[in-house]
Amino acid sequence: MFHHIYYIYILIYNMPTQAKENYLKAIYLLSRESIDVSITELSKKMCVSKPTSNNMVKKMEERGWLLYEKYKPIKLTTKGEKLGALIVRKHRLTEMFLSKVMGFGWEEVHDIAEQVEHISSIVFFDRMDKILGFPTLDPHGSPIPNREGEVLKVNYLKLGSIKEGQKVKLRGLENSSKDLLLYLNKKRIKLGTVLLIRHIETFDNSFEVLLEDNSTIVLTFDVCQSLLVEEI
Amino acid sequence: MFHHIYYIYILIYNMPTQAKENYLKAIYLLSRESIDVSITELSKKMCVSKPTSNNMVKKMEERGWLLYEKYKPIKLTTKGEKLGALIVRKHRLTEMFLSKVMGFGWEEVHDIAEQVEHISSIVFFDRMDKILGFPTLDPHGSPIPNREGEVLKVNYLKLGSIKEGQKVKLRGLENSSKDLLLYLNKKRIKLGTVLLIRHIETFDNSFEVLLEDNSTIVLTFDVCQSLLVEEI
DNA sequence: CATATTTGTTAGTCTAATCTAACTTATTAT
DNA sequence: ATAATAAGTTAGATTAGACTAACAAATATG
Ligand SMILES: [Mn+2]
Ligand SMILES: [Mn+2]
Ligand SMILES: [Mn+2]
Ligand SMILES: [Mn+2]
Repeated sequence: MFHHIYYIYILIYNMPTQAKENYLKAIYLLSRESIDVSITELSKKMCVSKPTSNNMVKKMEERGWLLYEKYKPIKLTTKGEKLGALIVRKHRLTEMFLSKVMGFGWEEVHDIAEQVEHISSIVFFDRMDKILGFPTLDPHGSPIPNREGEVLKVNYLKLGSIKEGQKVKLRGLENSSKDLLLYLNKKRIKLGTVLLIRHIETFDNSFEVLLEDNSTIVLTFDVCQSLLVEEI
Repeated sequence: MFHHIYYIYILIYNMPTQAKENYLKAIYLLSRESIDVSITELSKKMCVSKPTSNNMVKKMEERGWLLYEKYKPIKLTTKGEKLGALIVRKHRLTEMFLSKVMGFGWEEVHDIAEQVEHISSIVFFDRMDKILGFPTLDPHGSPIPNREGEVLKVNYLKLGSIKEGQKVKLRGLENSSKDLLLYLNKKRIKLGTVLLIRHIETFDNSFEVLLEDNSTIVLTFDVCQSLLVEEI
C-alpha cells in the first residue's frame, strides 16, 4: 500500500545534501593527492572543527559512502567515490562553461562553480557538456570525470623537476589558487604557453624562463612546483 | 578591536538563506497578484505547514524584511520588496539564459532556475544579462525586474475577455505550469503567435481560434484565462 | 621508556527549518 | 446571536549541521 512512499523516502534519504556533497568532494580530492585521508585533513579542507567532520563522517558511513573505523583513515566506497567524482564533474564542467561560453577568466570561475556544482538537474550539465563539445579538461587543466565518474589519468611533470635547457608546455596546475592565477595572468602565462628553461639559479632554485615572445621572466621554485608541464 | 568581526557578523546575519529567499520570492509574487498575503496562502505556496510559515514570518520580521501583526496580513517592507524582486530577477534572467543560450524549452527552464536563482554571485547574473542583451521579459512573457528591483508594468488582457472577431498576439501567461506549456507546445502556440477569435461557443465559453497557418483550434475558457494577449 | 604533542572522540549546546497536536481567534452560515 | 468552520498561534519535538570543552588514544621526541 505505502510501498511508493517508502521508496521515495529511501530515495530522498540517500540524496546528498549540499553540505554532504562538499564533504564527498573534499574526501574525493584529498584521496587522490594523498594516500590517507584523516579527520584533521578533512576538517582543514572543509574549514570546520574536528568534531564536526568526525560527526559528518559517521553519518556518511551510515549512508554507505565511506568506510570508517575509529582512529583509522577514511576510505570512500565505490559508491562514494562515484558520487564524489560526479560532483567534481559538475564543478569542472561549470568552470569550463563559465570560461568558454560566458567569458569569465580562469581566476573567476572556481567560486561560482562552487555553488553551481550543487544543482541537481542532470540535463543542465549534459547540455553544458554538449555545448562545450564534451571537454576532458577544465580551464585549469584538471581532468573532467566522465558520466560514470571515471577520470583520464594525466601524467604531467612539475616545472620544478625540469632540467636547464628543456622546452615545455604548460598543461595544468598543482594548485589553482586565485593568487597564483592572477600572478600567471600578470606574467602572461596560460595553458599551452611554451616555456624554455634558460637557467636555474643554484642559490635559490629560481628559474629563468624564456617565453615565445622572447621576453625572459624569473619564477620562484615554489611557483615552478605549482606548474604542471609536458616536455616538447 | 573586534569591530570588523562584528560587521561581518551583521552582514552574514542579514543575508537571506536559500529557504528565506524562497519565502521572500513567494511573498513578493503573492503580493502582486492579490492584495492581502495570509499565512495560509503563503503556506500553500511554499508547501509547508501553517506553523512553519508563521514561524518563518516572525523571523523575517526581525530581519526587517516585512511587517507583521498577529492575525493580520503580511506586508513586505521596501527592503523586503527589493530583496524579493532581485530573486525574481535572478530567476527570470536564468530562465531566459537557459532558453536563449542553452536551448531549453520554455517548459524546462523553471525547475532549473528555481535552484540557480540562489547563486550569490552578482557578476554571474550580470554576465547572463549582458550576453542576452539586457532582456526585459522572461521566456513566459513575465517582466524581469531591473537591478534596482523595479518592474516594468505590463498591461495585457486575458484571452477570455476578448470579443469574437478580434485579432490578438500572445504576450504572456497567467500561470506558467508545465502542463499548460506542454499543451501550448502541442497546439504550436508560443509567445508572439497571432490568434483570431473566429467564434465563442455560448454553451461552454470555448473559443474557436484561427492560427496564421489557417488551421483552427478550440481552446477551453480555462485555457483562455491563462493566456495574456495584446490586441492588434 | 617516559613524557609531550598531536590527533581523534565524546558530550553537550546552538540555530535553522521543519513537523504534529492542541488551542485560540476570526469569519461564515444558519 | 449562536454554532460551525476556517485561519492563525503556541508548545513541543525532530533533524541537519555547526560549535566548544574536556577527555582519550596515538605518535613523536628527548
Ligand atoms: Mn575549481
Ligand atoms: Mn560547493
Ligand atoms: Mn519560473
Ligand atoms: Mn528557489
